[in-house]
Amino acid sequence: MDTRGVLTPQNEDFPRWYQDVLNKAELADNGPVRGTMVIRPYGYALWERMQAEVDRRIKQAGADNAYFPLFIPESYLDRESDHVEGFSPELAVVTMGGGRELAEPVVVRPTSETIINAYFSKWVQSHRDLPLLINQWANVVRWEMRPRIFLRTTEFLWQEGHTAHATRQEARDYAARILHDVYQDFMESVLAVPVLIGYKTEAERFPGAINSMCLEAMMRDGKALQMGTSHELGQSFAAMFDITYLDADGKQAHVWQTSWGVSSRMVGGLIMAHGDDRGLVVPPKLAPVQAVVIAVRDAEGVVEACHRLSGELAAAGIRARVDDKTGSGFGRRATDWELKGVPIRVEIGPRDLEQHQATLAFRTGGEKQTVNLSEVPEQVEAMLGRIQQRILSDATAWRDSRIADAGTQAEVREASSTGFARIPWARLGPEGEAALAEDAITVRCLQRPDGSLPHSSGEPDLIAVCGRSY
RNA sequence: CGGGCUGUGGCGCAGUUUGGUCAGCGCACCUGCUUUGGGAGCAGGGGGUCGCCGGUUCAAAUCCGGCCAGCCCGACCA
Repeated sequence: MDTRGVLTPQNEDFPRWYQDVLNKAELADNGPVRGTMVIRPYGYALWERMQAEVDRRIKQAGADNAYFPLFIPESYLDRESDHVEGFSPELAVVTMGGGRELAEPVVVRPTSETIINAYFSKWVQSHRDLPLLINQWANVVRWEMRPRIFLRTTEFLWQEGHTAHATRQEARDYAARILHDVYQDFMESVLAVPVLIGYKTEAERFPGAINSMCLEAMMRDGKALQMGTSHELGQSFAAMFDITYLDADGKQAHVWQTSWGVSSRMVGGLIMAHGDDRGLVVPPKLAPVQAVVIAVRDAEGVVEACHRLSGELAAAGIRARVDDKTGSGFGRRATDWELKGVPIRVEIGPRDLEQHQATLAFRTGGEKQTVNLSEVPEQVEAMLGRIQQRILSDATAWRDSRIADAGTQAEVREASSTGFARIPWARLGPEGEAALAEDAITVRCLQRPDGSLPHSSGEPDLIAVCGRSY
């Protein structure tokens, strides 16, 4: 009656474990069209929490939400050559509408640079209109060859920010600000996923960008997952879509732009960064349910006590929920909540009630402990804070133990079998990068030796962080 | 699109070599009773034109032909 066998162990078959978690924690199903997914209520609740936290930070960074159409004229994509080259193979194109062939096919957006910039050109006239800071939450479609739920699906959910600035410096600074203040802060303080930040190499750059910054996380199998990107687009879209303004000296100038996004892929990252053989581990700050109050058995007063306590937890600002489905055995329900990664279970049975106490059980670390009923809210609150910290520090220590310094390509290959390798970019170079690519090892990012974000990807003495990726 | 593999109740599979005795197992689901402090037990029950089309045969999940779909590895990717 232990929980072995509920999930395929990670070290036995990691992809299978991932699939098991998706099913058993009721996160998502495959959709009927290849590469699509049905996000189930609990999986969607995780996404909604991510959205709320990211959205708040985006607004603090000064960007406003707007919404642009799903359909884009095919000709828009053609305007930027790198961009069209990058996305053409994975476009979904609509040629019929209303039962008739369309005069011009429309594409389902794979990203919205083109249509948003078409409108930026109308909205930007003067330097007083700058900076223009727009974000949208949307679904996008990229016809992927090998889909995987949350990590790479044909349709996915994301936010995409698009901005226009007067100078290159201002655009670069804003892209970096989003990277740090929105994405890195969210991932580390809410998701408790430590990220490596840096620039993409030219080979890995976003189609149409002059520079791509990124955040890379390590999954429990040692592989990398790109959690988010922030791009400097330069002036190419401004030129193609004629986004010009009159500067203070009365001269026409093109704007400098950025775009940046994080997606429902982060749900997959969350699963694979923290999950263990008992299921998902959700850090308290993200958790849709931070504490579940479980009625152990339907004995006198137990269910009532659970609802009362849940109300007190909610009043203390804790996202709490009651499990009074005593028709199912206790073990079954405890395991189900564990699979869903709920940080704290507050168990109340007749024995507890007799003693005016509850039993606290923790998803990660620590023994069960009994707490006087009146002290449960403050205890839970304090523990949630500690759990949040420990999940991040554990993940960081674990990741760092799997990053090795390398001096040769052979050493990079060696280290990439279990984690990441760090090698001076000057030593590896684009030729070494291409050679590693044949073994599915890529440069995840270029960063300064101390791990900080360089001012550009051309800075000397950069370190290339290499690994296998999703 | 290249290479390998697989299609049998919701999920995972056995059965195909040697055609008949084959519509079967585990989990899940439904009903009842007993249970409930770490995935409960017993009893009963519902659900599948065996991917599709055609052929061979007295007889096809099983043999033959064609088609379709999916999975894994590669190129692509938030």
